[in-house]
Amino acid sequence: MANLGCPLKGGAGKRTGSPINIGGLLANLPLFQQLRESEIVNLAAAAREIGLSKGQILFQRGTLLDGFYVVVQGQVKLAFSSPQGHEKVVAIIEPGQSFGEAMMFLEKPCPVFAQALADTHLLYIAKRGIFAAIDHDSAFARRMLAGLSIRLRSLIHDVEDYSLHSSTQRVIGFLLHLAGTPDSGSATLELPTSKHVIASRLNLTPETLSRILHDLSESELIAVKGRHITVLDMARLRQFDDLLPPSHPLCDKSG
Amino acid sequence: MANLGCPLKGGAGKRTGSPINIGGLLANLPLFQQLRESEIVNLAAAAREIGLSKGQILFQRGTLLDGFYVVVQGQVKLAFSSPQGHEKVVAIIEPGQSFGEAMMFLEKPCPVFAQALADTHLLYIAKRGIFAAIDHDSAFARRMLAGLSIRLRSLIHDVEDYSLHSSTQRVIGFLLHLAGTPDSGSATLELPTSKHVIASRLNLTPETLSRILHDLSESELIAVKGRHITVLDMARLRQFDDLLPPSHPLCDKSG
DNA sequence: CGCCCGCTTGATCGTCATCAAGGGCGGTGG
DNA sequence: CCACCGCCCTTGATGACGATCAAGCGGGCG
Repeated sequence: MANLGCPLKGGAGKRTGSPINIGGLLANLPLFQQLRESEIVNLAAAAREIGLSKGQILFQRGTLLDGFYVVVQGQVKLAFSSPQGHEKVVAIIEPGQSFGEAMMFLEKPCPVFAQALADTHLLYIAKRGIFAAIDHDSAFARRMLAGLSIRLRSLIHDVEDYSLHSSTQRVIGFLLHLAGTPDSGSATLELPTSKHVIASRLNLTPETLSRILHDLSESELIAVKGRHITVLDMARLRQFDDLLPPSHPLCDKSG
Repeated sequence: MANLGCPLKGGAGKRTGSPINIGGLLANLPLFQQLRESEIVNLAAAAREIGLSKGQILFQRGTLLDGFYVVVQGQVKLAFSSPQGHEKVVAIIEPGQSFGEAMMFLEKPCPVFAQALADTHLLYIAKRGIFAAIDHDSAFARRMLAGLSIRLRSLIHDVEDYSLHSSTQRVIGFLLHLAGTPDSGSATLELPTSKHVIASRLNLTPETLSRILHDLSESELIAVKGRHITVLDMARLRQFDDLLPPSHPLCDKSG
């Protein structure tokens, strides 16, 4: 994976300024890290740059995707909205992450819409580029399969969360996730976006999230200061989680 | 896809009796329908037959899967269970459908357990067979990707359902799904398994499901007789669904 | 300075789970 | 053929969790 510093100034970027090095960006993404240079070049030829300003919609629900997206900078949310104008955030996509692959392969209308949560810089990679890479390199196909599998697993995790855990448990799980590795002691973290988006991601109203954070503070499990949260004792928070009553004790019995 | 009637009496079946034609079964599955005969033979070599009696556990949560499963006959449920012994059914797998691919590719512990809902007959296909097929045939890789994408879409649909729809709406959606194509008029259907499993699949308690079916009956939208349900008027049921209040109107606003 | 927006706090209400009995149907045995 | 039992499902009464409605607070920015 030698120097891709060459001025691969790819497709039709909408934006002024930096003729960004698409090949270089691609080569750094987890999915593409093991591709040969020539393959990166091909991929770059199928890619283009997209700039989005905060609040801008990338695509609506129902769109047919002929490629997928990688976030380079900024943040994108995927969500669906009910006819009544309410909405539910499914995922918050951070730099280095991608989305839309599944709907690209399926060639079915996308069930969610995508909106920039901040000024954002994306790569769009057309289907043909990916199909070519799959044809050339079966290891790439496997990595793509593994990538989709990861998504699937995380959606299953969400379903488990919504089904089996109370709102407080979901919030704690989210905090522990953001706090990452530290297994004990304290950890400081910053919420990746506004609280009402987080709330929706966790299937809560902003009011409920606020109350839960308040309660956790009162119990001296965390300290909240705006978007900055300190988990005072990772171990204690985890065990508090376990002690909580389950939310939806569905019926038991075997089939 | 000529005669695979040859006695491909595959791997170590646990069961007595019929040396079932694994190649023939594989060739009929959606995923494998376009493979060449020689490829089917290779796949069959990586496959074996598994018999399960009603209630038997196929694998527990946390298992590492080194292959995936195809239901030939019977029914399998995938579910997770909380420490308190409650459980939530994620999927009900019918003949011709497969499961476990994602966890096979990921090589991570499976987040759900699998249990037979009836006496069941499965094929197990080892990872090496699939990897070989991917290496030989990039079209197969694409089909595998499309297969995972379908799963992903249906999980997203579930998340939408749980987040945005009331319990009555979920039940109606389920009934409309089972009823299938008829866009208007009436349709009769049979629940694929016991009501308490259905309830769990829909994230309800059996009591709630019972009450909802009762109410829909009283409104003369459906008629229930044991596992047999008649949708009296597809169009009316659909529109009733639309008129219902949304369940969890989460907050709005854009980011 | 004052407005707007994101967040918090309080009061109330609805949906759905829980707990507790009561039917109905099929199977088994007398 | 009928009696008994178990299992699944239903029905009723109650309660809790979290949504809704409605103010109030604070901080950033024009």
